Amino acid sequence: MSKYSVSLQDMAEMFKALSNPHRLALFKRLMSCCEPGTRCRTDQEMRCCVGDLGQDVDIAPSTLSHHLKELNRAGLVRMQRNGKHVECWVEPDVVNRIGDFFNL
Amino acid sequence: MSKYSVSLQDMAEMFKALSNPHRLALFKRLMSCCEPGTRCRTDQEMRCCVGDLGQDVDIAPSTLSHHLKELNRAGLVRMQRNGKHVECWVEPDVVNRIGDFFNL
DNA sequence: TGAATATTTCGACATGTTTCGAAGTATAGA
DNA sequence: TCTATACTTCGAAACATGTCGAAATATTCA
Repeated sequence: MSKYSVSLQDMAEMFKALSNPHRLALFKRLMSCCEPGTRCRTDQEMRCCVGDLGQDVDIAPSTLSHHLKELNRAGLVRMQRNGKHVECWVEPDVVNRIGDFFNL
Repeated sequence: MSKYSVSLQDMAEMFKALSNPHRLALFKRLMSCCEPGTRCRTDQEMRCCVGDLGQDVDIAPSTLSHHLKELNRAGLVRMQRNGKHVECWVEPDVVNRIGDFFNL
């Protein structure tokens, strides 16, 4: 029945990543950079570079980098270098996995 | 559109509470002590006392108490003394609020 | 190759978390 | 009122996290 099976440990890691207000804001921003209802596509134009994300949160670049790394390690955010920039995005499946945990 | 509006700070508090594997296990147990699909009712028999919850996690009673307090402070778990026992339960709205955050 | 831009790594410090045992509080029942 | 049960509070130790600035790396373009 469970399409997305994630261990309790992995879920705890995800929630830890989302437990910091700065990281949660970053994740929310990445989650909502798409059409409402459709959820984030992985298309090029739907991605967001690290610098852009830094505009919204008032933290040092090194701290921003650290937080994105944590979101990435938890499996919540994917990252890929494109030239001078590093693009970040949220895979729709990640949100589904969380929904699955709550039986939503 | 948003039935359950919670601040980013409050959401971060909830995720912090769920970021610890022991607390996540406790929450999951309380979330699933009901019919699948229907989600937890607040009826007496659907509640669970602190001692019962301690059977599943291998931690000292004082640690268990601390974790339940954290879940309660985050607004995830409700607690009420009933005689010698303290009953714990998850309000269905709490799960809806989290689902709302993820647009689920 | 050298400069400019974008991002990461490192080291350090302050603060927060997890955990326990011991002692304290609350309740029910003999 | 005394005792047993159920749970909480307190204090302390070990460990983890958030934050920054400085230095390092990666990439593009002149």
